[in-house]
Amino acid sequence: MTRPVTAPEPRKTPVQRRAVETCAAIVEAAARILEEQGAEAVNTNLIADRAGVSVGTLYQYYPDKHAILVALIRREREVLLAELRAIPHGAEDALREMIAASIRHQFVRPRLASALERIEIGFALDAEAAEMAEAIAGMSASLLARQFGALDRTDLLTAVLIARGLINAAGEGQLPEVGLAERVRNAVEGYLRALTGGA
Amino acid sequence: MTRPVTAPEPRKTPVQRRAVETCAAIVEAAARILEEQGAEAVNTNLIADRAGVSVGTLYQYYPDKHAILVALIRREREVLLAELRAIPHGAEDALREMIAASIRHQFVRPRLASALERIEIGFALDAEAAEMAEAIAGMSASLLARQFGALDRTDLLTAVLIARGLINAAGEGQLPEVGLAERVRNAVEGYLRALTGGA
DNA sequence: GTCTATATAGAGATAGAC
DNA sequence: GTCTATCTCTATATAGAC
Repeated sequence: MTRPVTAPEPRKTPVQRRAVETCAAIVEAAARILEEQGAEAVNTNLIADRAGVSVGTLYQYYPDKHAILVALIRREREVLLAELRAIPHGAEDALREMIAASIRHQFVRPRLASALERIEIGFALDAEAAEMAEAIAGMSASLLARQFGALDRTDLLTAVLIARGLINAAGEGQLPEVGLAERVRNAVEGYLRALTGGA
Repeated sequence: MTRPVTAPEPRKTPVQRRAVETCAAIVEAAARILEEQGAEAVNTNLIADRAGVSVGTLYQYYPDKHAILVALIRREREVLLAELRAIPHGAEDALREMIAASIRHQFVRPRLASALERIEIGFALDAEAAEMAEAIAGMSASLLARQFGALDRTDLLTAVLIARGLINAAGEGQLPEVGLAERVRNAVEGYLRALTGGA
């Protein structure tokens, strides 16, 4: 199920500006293929082509396809994580802001977000990417905890899963984007209130 | 993204008992590979091998790999649909039974259920399979409607998505199976109550 | 440092023997 | 009706030229 762990880092850590751009172009090409044609269409030849480089060059920077996708996952997570970190931790309505940030992130490139979500499952992430996933979940949970008081770990996780599930479904067109934030909020608050016996 | 629509029916509709068994063996082999090695490992040579037939024979009954997976999806859906249909439509606590049936179904072969869920997305189903998906969603929604009164279509769908999402997450080991039914129930009821202004 | 060309391997699918 | 052998295609990854 899980693939052998290869070093997913760029082979050369690109220091020169030109090289950094090349790496970025490669990752972005992968992103575009993913959102335009789906996961099955992603292959190294096509990535190189769309990135405007040759396969040879691509393999100078990434040891294999997997590494490129991990880099992409990391790139996307970084954005969301930064947005979540920007939410004042003691904010009055942190939940609302958290939901808003997640929705915003999802809808910038909904097909990409959905595709990555699916890809990630059963995918060996490198240490750094895994850490970021952890950070995002932990951040969400701690924001929730602050607003709703001491809650069981699993209950917090459940709330996060509910939110993520609905936002993702919306990103895939299963739910309307209109009213989504309120819908998610209702779902999360509804669950947490049901827990604390809100008959 | 979506693949060209091929006829996913068995080439020969198998009438003889032996042929029916062969078809079943092929589909079951695909199921096992899926749960043991993941979607990427599924290929027709391996399926044939595990089914104890040759590729040639496999292609006698299915036009391509896609058709086998659709048959598998159909096989699994049929089971769930039958269970949902067995719930007395005016039952006192239809929601509880619906959740129980879904959880039971998920945990018979959790890895398989998860893998299929992921596969289905962006997968061209044949008419019959699509109908069954529709039937399952419709059935769930109508059971909910009966218990919670007239609700917006989208709200019903949201409730179904919440339930499915949590059950799936549990199937993937993200949530404990213990207490899952109550957790799902809380989530669904919490959302629906939040809607109707449960402060 | 980037390209072209290609070796290698694996998967899908078929032909033709039995 | 089933098998073996194989054709073809596509993808990964590398070698070697420039």
